[in-house]
Amino acid sequence: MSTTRDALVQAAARLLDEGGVEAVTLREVGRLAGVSHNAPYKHFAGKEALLAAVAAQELRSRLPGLRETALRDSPQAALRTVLHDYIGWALAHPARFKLVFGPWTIDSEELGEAATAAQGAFVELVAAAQEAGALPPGDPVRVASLLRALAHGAADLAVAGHLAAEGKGGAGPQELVDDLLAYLSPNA
Amino acid sequence: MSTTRDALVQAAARLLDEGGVEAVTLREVGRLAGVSHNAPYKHFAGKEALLAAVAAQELRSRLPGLRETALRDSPQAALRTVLHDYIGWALAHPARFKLVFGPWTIDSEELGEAATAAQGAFVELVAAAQEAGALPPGDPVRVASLLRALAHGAADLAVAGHLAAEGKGGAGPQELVDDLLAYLSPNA
DNA sequence: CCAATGAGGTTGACATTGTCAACCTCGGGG
DNA sequence: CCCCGAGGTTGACAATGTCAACCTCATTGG
Repeated sequence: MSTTRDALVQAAARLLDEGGVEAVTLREVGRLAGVSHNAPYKHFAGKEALLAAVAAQELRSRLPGLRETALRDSPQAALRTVLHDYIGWALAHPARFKLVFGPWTIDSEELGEAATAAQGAFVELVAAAQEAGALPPGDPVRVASLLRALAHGAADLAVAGHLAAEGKGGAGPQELVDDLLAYLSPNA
Repeated sequence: MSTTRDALVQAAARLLDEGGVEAVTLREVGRLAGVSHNAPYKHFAGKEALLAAVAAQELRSRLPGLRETALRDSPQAALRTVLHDYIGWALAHPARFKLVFGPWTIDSEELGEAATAAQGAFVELVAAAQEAGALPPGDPVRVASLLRALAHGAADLAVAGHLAAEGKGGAGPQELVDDLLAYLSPNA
């Protein structure tokens, strides 16, 4: 039912990609969706609710890829791929990335659920990698938080342009992930 | 000279603290500064330039504390304190934190310089900690990036509410920093 | 000495935007 | 069969970013 709602979300996502979050205007969303301004209010409480729906959809859309990657390779290879994909996602779609972690004064049911699902899948992958001896032991939630925080921070700094400022270089976000995995590997 | 400019920046910072970036409106800034709307245009190219000035000031204001901490203690203790302070700053002033790493379509001279200065001081501290044997050897810029990325990611996730979602817990942002420092410590 | 000139400020106007209210419509259930 | 609510529309309003035109001195070059 109500394909209009989906059309609105899609239109908002498109505007988001093209011009950043500031380009997402309720009226333009309406125009793109072929309805008129104020139609969005029949499906969302306001602008922020629409953006939350976009963020939730984005997060949900990434979950299958995560699950699939986790099954395809060995746990340690999968872990590395997942973290690299996270950064690749942020670099390829900075606006979506920023939006997902944006300033929500509202907390959307939808968004929370999507985030929890992704988090859970990642923790399982980390636990598997621990099992395989590719990561140190300990509470998998905590180790997962560490890895995720690094990937997230590297991605955010890179998107914001605060990483590669040094002239010499070699410290791209993906390399930082590899560095951490190397430091954590109980082989040395 | 031109104390008006400073008054504008200060007013903007206050509005930022009180109501987030969306509460910073050029007209209200003018009102708070005791001038009328459009006065800001005599000092800044536009809203974004004003926000960039606020961000630059915020970044600059944190530099002395960083330098002082770096001298007060042993390198490893100083390093830990600096990273904890970074997270404490983000949690205490989320709006300022978000602003500094916000979506700058303009790049402000001011902001870039402040960021470079802070980065440089931190790299020196990391190098000192390496010298003291508290961190593994290697390009200090790269190791510094790793530490900074983790602290930044932990702080950003915490601010966005994507960290403590797990019911059990124990994985606060500051603990993640301690975890990483422990993993990196060449003692085990 | 004095005119001009530009920095800093003001008022007025304008388009855009988020949001509210009132109205329309029509398809399905009492 | 009637009604009523979901989904849609138009119209209005205040707030906001920005532009343009005007004002006002202090400074400074002639």
